[in-house]
Amino acid sequence: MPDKPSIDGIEATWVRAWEESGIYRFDRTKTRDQVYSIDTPPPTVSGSLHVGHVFSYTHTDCIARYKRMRGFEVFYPMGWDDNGLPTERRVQNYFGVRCDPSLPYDPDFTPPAEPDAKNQIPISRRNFVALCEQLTVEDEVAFEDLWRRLGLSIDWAQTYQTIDDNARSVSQRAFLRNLARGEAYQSEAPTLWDVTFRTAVAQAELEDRERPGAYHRIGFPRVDDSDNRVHIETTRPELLAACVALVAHPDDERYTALFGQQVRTPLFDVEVPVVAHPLADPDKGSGIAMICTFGDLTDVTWWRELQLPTRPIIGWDGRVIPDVPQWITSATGRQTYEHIAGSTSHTARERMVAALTEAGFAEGEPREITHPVKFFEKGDRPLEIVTTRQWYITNGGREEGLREQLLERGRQLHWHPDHMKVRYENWVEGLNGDWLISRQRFFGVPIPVWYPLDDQGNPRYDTPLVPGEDELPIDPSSDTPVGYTPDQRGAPGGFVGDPDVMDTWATSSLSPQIAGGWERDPDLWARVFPMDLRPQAHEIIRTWLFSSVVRSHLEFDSLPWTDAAISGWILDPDRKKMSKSKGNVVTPMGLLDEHGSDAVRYWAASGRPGTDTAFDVGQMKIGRRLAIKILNASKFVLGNGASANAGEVTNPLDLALLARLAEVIEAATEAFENYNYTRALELTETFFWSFTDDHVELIKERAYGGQGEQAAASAKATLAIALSAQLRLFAPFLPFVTDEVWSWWQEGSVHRAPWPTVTELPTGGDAAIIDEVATTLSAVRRTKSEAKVSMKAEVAQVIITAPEQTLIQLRLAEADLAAAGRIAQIDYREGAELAVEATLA
RNA sequence: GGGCCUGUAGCUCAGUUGGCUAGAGCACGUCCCUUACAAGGACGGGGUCGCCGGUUCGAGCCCGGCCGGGCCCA
Repeated sequence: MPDKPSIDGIEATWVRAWEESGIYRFDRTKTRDQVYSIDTPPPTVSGSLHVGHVFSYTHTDCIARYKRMRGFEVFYPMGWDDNGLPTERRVQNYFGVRCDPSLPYDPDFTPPAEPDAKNQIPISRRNFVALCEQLTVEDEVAFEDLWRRLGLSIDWAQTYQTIDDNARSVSQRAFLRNLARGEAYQSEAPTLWDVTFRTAVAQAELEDRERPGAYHRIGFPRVDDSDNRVHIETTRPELLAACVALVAHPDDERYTALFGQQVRTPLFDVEVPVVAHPLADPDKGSGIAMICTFGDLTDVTWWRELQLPTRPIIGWDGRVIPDVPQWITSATGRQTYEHIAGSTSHTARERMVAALTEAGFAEGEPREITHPVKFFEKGDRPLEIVTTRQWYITNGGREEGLREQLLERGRQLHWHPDHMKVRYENWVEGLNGDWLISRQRFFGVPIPVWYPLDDQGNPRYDTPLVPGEDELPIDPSSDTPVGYTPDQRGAPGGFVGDPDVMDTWATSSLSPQIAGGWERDPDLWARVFPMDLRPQAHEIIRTWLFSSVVRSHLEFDSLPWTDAAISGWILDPDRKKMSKSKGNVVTPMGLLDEHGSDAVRYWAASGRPGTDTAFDVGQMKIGRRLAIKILNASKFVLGNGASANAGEVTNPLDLALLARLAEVIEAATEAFENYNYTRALELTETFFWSFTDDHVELIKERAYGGQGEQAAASAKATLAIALSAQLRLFAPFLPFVTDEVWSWWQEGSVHRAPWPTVTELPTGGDAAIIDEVATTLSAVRRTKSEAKVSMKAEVAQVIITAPEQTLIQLRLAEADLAAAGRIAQIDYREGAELAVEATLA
C-alpha cells in the first residue's frame, strides 16, 4: 500500500497487468450454460471514435464485468467494421485516389505524397482495396489503444474485421445458403439509386429530407379533342418524356369520364392513357397525376399494378439519357428531347418548364411547396429510380408469413429498455419490399457467383455458377469457376464474375457467426451461440438488429441472442445529438487523460439504458472524486490492519451497517439483472458516501482501540468486510481504482472475484439504527456548524428525544456517538419524534 | 399524418407496485487545515414535480386533454 495513493497513471499499470495475466481471455473449456456471450458492435473504423462510443461501450463493459464476477465465462470479442462506403470515402480523401475498376492492377503503385482531393488519381480496384486495408489497419491500432485505456474487458484474441478472410467466408457462405434455399434471388426491377455513388440503395438506408419544390400545372391535350386539355400538377416536369399514363382516383367524378381515354404529352406528342387507381389522391394538386417511369415509389406501384410500359429517361449518372428514346417520334418531340438530353435533373427541369411555358402548356405560376424527398442517408443528392438487375434477400417485405415470423422473433427478444421493441415492430410492419443487398461498389464482400456467357457473350443470369463452400472466400473478378479456365473470362461460351459487392449490413448482420466461429470452429460455436447480449444504438434497430434477426432466423431458425440492450445518444449542452465534428473537438483520449478512465466511465454509467444523456464534464469530476475517495478510504481501512472475519463483528452498530450493506447488495444485484447498471451504481455510491461520512467517523476511535480490544476487532472486521464488498460492487464501473486497492490486500484480480452476496455477511443487525445514529450525528454537527466552531469542539451535553424503541437502539451506539461528536454526556428522553439538542462546552 | 420517449431545484438527473415534511450531485452561501482524504470535510438556503381536468381517503407516479423537447415510421 503506497503512502500517498493516487489515481493518476494507474491505467497504464492495470492495462498491462490485465494483458499479462490474461484475465479477460475466454476459457473455452466452459460450456454454453456457463458462458455469457456478447455480440459486440464493430465500430466503423473510418472516422474517429467519439464520446458517444465511449458512452455506450462502457455500458456493455459494465454488464460484462458484472457477469464475469457472477461466475460466467464472458465471451467478449471486438470487431472492426472496415467494410463499406465510409472506408472508401476516407481512402479517397486520405490518399487522393479514386477507384476505376476498368484499370489494370499496378503492382508498383504508391499513393501521392501530397494527396489532392480535387484531382483524385484513378487506380484499379485491387490497388484501391489494398489502400483500404492499409488505412484501416492504422485506424484499428488507434481504436484498440483507446478501448484498452478505457478499460474494456475485451478478449483481444477474438478480434475480427468485417472485411477479413473469415468475415468474407461467412458472408459468402450465408449468402450461398440463402441462394440454395431460395431466400436470395435476382430481380430486374426499379431500384432506388444514388447518382453520386452510382449504387443501389436499400429501404433501410433511406431518409426523407424536407426540400423546396414547386407544383407546375401542365395541360395534356386530349387525343379526341386537342383543344380540350387535362390539367395535372407535378413537381417533376423534367420527367414528362418518361410519362406513361395519367392517373386519378376511381371514385373521382371529375375524371371518371376520362378513364380509358387517351391524352397526348405536351411537346413530346406521346399518346398515354388515363387510368384509375386508388392511390391517386383527389386532394393533391388537381387530383390527377402523371405516372412516369420513375419519379417516385408510387410511380413504381402504379407501373407494376397497372402493367404500364417502361420509358426511363434518367441514366445511372443521374442525367437525362443522351439518345432520343424510340417512343418519341414527332419532330417537335425529338427536338425538345435533344434540348434536355445529357443534362442533370435540375437543368432538365428548368429547360422543360421554359419550353412548356413558351409553348403555352404550362399554366399559371409554379406553386412553391416544401415536401419530403428521399435521400440515401450518406448522400446529398435526391435519389432517382432506375431499373437494374439486383440481388435481394427475403425479409418479410413481400411475404406475410415471413413478416409475421420476424415480428414474433421481435417479441421473443428481451429488449432493454422494453419500449425499443416498438421501433422494431414499426419497421417490420412498414417494409415494402425485400432486402436489396447488391451494391455497385468496390471495397466490400463480393457476391460469390459467376454467370455463364452464351454464344453471343451475353450473361445468363438465370443460371449463376456458384463456388463450393470450401473455396470461400472468393473474388469472382479474379477467381475462376470450376469447369472453366481463366482465359474464358469474358469470352463467348465462357463466364463472367458478378461485379457487385454486398451491402455492408449483409456482412455485419452475421457478426455473431463471424465472431462465434460458425462453420469454422464448431467447438467454439457450440459454446457461444445463440448469444446472450446484443448491445447497440437505437438508430440501427432497423438495419443491424433487424438484419441480424433475419439472417439467424433463416439459417438457424432462432434468435441470434436473447437480450438486446439499446443505448441512447450523447447530447451536447444544447440538447442536440452530439455530432462527430463536436466529438472530435473533445477527443475521447483527451477526456481520459484529463479526468482518468474511471471518472469517464462513471459519467458513462450514469446514463441509463436507452436514455439520451448530456455530455457533462461535471459528472466526470464527480467520478474522479469518487475514485480518489475510494483510494483514501481504503488506505484508512487497511492501515488499521484488516481482517475480514465475520465472526469478530459483535457491535450492534457494526451489525447494523452490514445489514444495510446486505440490502444494497441485493438491490444492486437485482438492478444489474435487469440491465439497470445505473441503478446499481447509484445504490453502491450512496452507501459508500454514508459509509465514509458517517460510519467511518463513528467507529474511528473504537477502531483505534478506545473501547478495548474486542470492540476494536469488531470495528476493524466491519470496515474490512464492508470495503471488500464495496470494491466488488464498484468494480464493474471503476475497474482501475478497485483493482488497485484490491491488489493491496487480496490475491488475484477483483475482476475475477465473486460478486458479493448477503451470505458472506454476518446477520442479526438492524439497518434502521444506521439512519437514527446518522441523524443524531448530523444534528450535533449542525450545532457546531451554526456556532462556527471546529468539528472537534467539545460538546457538554446532548439530549436525545425519541420513541422508546429508538432510544434503545441509540443507546447501543452511545460510545461511538460520544466519541465521534466529542460529547461529554448524552441524556435520553421519551418523545414522539427523534429530536436532538446539543449544548457546546 | 401514425407511433414511442420525455418535461421534477440555476444545471445534470433519481424518485421502484400511488402512501408521511419530494431526494442526490454540481453550482451557490457559511464555517472547519480533523492523524484516510484540502483535487478535502461539515452545515445550510433553494422546487405550486410543464399546464388543465378526472379517478382515489391520498397523485410527481394512474386516466383524458393541451403546451414544449426529442426520436422512429409514413
